[in-house]
Amino acid sequence: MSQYSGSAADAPDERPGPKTERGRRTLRRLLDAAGEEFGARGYHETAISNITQRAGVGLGTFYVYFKSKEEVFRALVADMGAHTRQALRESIKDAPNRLEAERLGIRAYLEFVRQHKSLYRVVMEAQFVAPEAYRDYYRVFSEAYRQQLSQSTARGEISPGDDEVRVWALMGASTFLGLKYGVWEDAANVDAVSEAAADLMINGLAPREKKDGA
Amino acid sequence: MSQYSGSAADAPDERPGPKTERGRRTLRRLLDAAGEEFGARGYHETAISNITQRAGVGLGTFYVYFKSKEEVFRALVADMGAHTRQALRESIKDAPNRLEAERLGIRAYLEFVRQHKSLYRVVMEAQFVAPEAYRDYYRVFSEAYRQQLSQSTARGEISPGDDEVRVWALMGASTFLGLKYGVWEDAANVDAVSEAAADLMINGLAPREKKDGA
Amino acid sequence: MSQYSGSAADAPDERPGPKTERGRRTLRRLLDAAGEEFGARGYHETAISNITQRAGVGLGTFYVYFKSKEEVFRALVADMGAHTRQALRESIKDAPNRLEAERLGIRAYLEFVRQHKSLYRVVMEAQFVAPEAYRDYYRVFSEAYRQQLSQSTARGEISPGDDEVRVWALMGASTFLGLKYGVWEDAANVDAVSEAAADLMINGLAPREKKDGA
Amino acid sequence: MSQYSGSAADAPDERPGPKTERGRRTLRRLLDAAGEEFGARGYHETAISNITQRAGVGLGTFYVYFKSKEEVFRALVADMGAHTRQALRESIKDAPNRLEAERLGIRAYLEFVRQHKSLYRVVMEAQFVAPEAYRDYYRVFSEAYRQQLSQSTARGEISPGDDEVRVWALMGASTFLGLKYGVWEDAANVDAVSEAAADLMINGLAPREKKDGA
DNA sequence: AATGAATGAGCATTCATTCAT
DNA sequence: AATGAATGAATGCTCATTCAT
Repeated sequence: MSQYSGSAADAPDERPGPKTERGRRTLRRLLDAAGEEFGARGYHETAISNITQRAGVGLGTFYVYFKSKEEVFRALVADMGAHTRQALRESIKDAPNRLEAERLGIRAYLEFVRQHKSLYRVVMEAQFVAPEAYRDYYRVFSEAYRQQLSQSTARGEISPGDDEVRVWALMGASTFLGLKYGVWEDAANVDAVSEAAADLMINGLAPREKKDGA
Repeated sequence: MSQYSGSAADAPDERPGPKTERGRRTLRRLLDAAGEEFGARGYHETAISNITQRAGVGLGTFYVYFKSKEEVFRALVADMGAHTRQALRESIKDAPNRLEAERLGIRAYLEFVRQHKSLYRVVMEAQFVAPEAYRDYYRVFSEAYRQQLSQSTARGEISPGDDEVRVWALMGASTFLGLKYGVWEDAANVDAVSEAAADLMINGLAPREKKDGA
Repeated sequence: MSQYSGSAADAPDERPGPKTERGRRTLRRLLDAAGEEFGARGYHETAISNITQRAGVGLGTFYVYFKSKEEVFRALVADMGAHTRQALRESIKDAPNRLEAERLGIRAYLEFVRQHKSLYRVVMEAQFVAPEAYRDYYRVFSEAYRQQLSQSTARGEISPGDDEVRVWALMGASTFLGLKYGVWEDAANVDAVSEAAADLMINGLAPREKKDGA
Repeated sequence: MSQYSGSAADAPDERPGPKTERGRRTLRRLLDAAGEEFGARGYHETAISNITQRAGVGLGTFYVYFKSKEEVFRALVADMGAHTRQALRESIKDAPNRLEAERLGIRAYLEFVRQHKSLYRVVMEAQFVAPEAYRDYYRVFSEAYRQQLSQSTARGEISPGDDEVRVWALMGASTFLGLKYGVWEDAANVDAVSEAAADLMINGLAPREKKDGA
């Protein structure tokens, strides 16, 4: 569940990491506890002692694994980024074309947000707590996204356009939908929402000619 | 520049408000200073004394006008909401149709954000400092937006779709573009960006038939 | 209701006092409001603005009549002293002898406390807010009391003893009974309580010979 | 010197208490310092920093041991209550009868007050700072006292009467004597004072028949 | 590796008092 | 006489971080 646990990390990890199994377990518990506390109460309302208590370890133990409060926070954001990308990559890997990939992507994204509400909140708060981490999150994301868009454009799968702008617009749309239907409302109808969203992203608002179908 | 100054307020104001001209001036200075400080340093990094010093008044004076730190913050968010809506309303009032309105709207929005970077930051941080204020901001916004969309749909100006979802997707897109091109980058090319964005929103990603023009 | 209004003042009043009728009314309202607020919330929990609001005057007006918060407080205590003495003097003026005077006195005292709960609290708090005022209150009181006791002793109406000590013991007893049965419990049975108290003060705890009556 | 140190506590203590010896020492120092500061300057004039400085610990340390300023205060009052009761219990444990117990009790009380001036002030101020603690102090006290009186009455050692009223009258007398001769004047003649007081309590003011001695 | 006692910088908030009008 | 805007000193309390054990 964390880059420290090694599963889905993209970025290199400077810290040597715990040597013993006990240490690894403590680290994981701290990370999980931090995610839950930050997600539930927000960064500033969360005290280190909240985290250590939830993790069931002594206060001082926190500083054995992290240099500061901000550090766990950043670790969490980076971790979340890696997982999000991973989830999206998987979701679209069988898509026959870009438009279909968009459809699958937005759907997978909403699903993912719903399943990681807490951490999602953490990512959004990063904007104010660790701005670089936030920008990194979206920068890495947007770069991959953009590349896909460019390739698709080249292939003629999508209309030409300013991919940088489009990527950010699309990320914004997904983010807000994730916020509203994933975090705030926990909508049961993820399918309908993602369908409507995909339709907008793919076809736009403009009225369509009725002659030859959608 | 504030609902206290009466210009663009939508919501009624409970506070009786200063009776003297001097009082009104002090209030305005505090509000402006608060907006600048919160915008520049963020809510938690801003001390009340930062605000009062910038406003050039004594520390205690702050509490003559506001009950708490959060209260100014909320006032600022509400104020920003009123102004944003006002600006958008004006920007599209001469639009011949909805698609054109979208084009004008996104453009005006980016422009507005660029001119109110500080307060824009405040709005975004509201998500974590005063969540209700944040939700209110977008709720009020989305309701008006949705109504317009529905009317346009009825008139056949835009394709039918789930307007609630579309509204949030569009707000998200604008918000992110505002963040990237208004706050982070301060792009000189607002025109190009809004053109590209409007194109996406209007026509979507799908490739278009070349025969009869875009 | 106050020495400022001239009724029962023992001590000379340095302040010239308001010249106009309007001024006298304002002063009285402030004094009454102060007594009620101090009595109800205690000195430290009472803000000058509480007093002026209750009095229905502007904040600044307070300082037209009093030099400081402590000053009103002291005025209230002195006032209460004068009234208490006055009430007790009246209550025993027809007593045929000292023992009867004690009986009447304790009864009148309890009655008085019940009717001036608020101001009674003020007197007790004076111990910590204006110690000299408190000591004065009891000093003046004890001097008069002691004199009466001495005269009675000389007349053989009461047994000889250390009058200073007896006076303070008796004042303490009355004070506690006033606190418990006047302030805390607002007993309906003032009669029974004062009878029992008087009995203790007059006859003591020692068992009495049954042969010739009480 | 404190319920925390376990010596004379009547009431159970919710706080887990320090685990280490160092912790116990720090707690004791804080409690002692608080007693001295509150006693000398009064609750409202005492800042937490006064206490920690006197205790020789950092400001934050205070909050490791107490949740608030009021909490130490209450702990002090409860502590004082336990000690007072303890002292009185001891003082009368060899009394042959109630009247003698009263004599010994008032004497021990004055002595005790003289030796704990500071804490005695704290108790009295509790009336305004922590009213429940104050009432508890006297409630617990009065219950034990009353029981003794009732038993003595049953045994015919004292005259019958309303014990509730008598208990409060006697506590009041002692309290005032403690205030005057223990706190204010620090009388050297504790013996004479307590003798005179005991005489009043036992025999009352009424003149006595000369025939068979006092 | 784990801990919890200790610390002090930092900050929001209160409120008595002043004073120009 | 009356007012209310302005002030800033004062203080309780929080919490990230350190460190001896």
